[in-house]
Amino acid sequence: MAYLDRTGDGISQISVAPSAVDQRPGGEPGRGLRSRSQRHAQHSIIFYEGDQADRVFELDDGIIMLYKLLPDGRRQVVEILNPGMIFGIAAGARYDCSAETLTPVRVSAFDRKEIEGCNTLQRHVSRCLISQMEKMHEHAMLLGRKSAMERVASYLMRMVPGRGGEDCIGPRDAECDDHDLALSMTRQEIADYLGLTIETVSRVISDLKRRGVIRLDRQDRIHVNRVCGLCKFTGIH
Amino acid sequence: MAYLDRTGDGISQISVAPSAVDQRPGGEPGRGLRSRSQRHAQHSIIFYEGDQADRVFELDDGIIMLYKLLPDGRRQVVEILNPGMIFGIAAGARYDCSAETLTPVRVSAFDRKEIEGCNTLQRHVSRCLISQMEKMHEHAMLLGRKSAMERVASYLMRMVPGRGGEDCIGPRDAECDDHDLALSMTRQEIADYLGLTIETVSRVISDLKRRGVIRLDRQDRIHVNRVCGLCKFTGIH
DNA sequence: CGAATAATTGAGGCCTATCAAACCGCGTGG
DNA sequence: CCACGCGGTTTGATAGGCCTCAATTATTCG
Repeated sequence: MAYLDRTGDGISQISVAPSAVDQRPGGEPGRGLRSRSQRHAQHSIIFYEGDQADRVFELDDGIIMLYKLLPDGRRQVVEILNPGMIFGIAAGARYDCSAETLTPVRVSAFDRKEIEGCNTLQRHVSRCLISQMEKMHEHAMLLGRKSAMERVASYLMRMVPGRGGEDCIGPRDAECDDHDLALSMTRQEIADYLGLTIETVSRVISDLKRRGVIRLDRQDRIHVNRVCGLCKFTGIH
Repeated sequence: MAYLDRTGDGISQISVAPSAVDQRPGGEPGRGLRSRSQRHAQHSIIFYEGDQADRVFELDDGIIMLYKLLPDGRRQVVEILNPGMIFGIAAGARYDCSAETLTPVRVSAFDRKEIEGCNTLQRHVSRCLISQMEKMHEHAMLLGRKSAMERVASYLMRMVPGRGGEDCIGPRDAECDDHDLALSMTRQEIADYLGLTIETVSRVISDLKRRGVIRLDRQDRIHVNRVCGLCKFTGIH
């Protein structure tokens, strides 16, 4: 678990510089605000924990993870962000975590000062933060109280749209309750998100495979044979 | 760990009804908004997970914990709130966690709809959420990656003002680096906050006592003999 | 003072981490 | 075409940290 090399690989460093930057006066949520649209390659770092937090980002397309590091290299992925979410908002002068792309992404970068002066955007930020806060609560429950099996099952269920929540009404088709999903995270990243080791994540996935709940088409493509069967393992029921 | 009885004890039920309610037209953060000032006794529940989320609260005085339950009774305390913090803001129609007082408290209750229409308050909500989100990130790191000893040490350090953070400059007096703190949480509550069991929390505290890092004046009053010595155990250094 | 509640301590077991090795997919180049 | 190497994944053996269950001690409060 050596994630300490901030300058180790050239690839990340290159992709830190956004590949496409165009000033644009408008935009959907930041109407009337200048925002720079940026593109970043997969596995590139947008900012590091401790960097000067002078910009706020909105994820337009792709997936991003936020993570924190301990001095000895232990890593915790604190958030997985989907399009529409805001990130890079800091309470103090510096970012409290690093942001790394899991896929190629498009983001809109806003000037921090401008955001603070815009009511429209403030409201948007609030809405995002509230939703993200609830996800964090859910994740704290996962990290603090769930078993390895429950964590992995919860993680997979998160990627089945409209299922596993409060309002889940079960499979719409009693016979066919399957779903196909793309992970877009390595085992190590999943482990660091779920507070486990890579070996444990792998073992749990193998176990689910053995039980016939899932099938692996590729390492990063999982086919859930029975969504309800998977949901049974989340600890929610 | 049976926390499932929502109607079990009469005491909580009685104290759900605030003991003092006064309509007031003004207030500090909610200028121009009606807010009800409420008082709640220690160990009373302000709202339950799943309740209709039609009100937003600001903690004026005292300490409150937010927690979530799993169907089998497992509990995770997701936040500990100090005065000035906002709580009860939901993304959907219902609260995602329960709010229980750890001490006698004073809170201001706002109508949810009113908050959404007020820019001043929106900004205040944003600021609070950002700060709370950073705390959640820190807590996710604790829950996912820290040992029992590191969790308890981090928990205790959190209550030593101005120490243990990025900007900690060490003890101001080289000789005398002690601090006195009040827990205001039972061992069970601490355990549910740190993702541990009550026995483990107790054992770690005994261990710190044996090492001479802390001293227990009472069960809920801890005297830290050497703050820097305690900080060594947090995993941050 | 004694009952009730909370905290501590002990013994044992389980779940997950750790260490190590084998495996797999995939691009490279002989 | 296939050996080769590389990164990521899987599997195995073992150990250890924390949980569980149980008993004891301390604290609170009528």
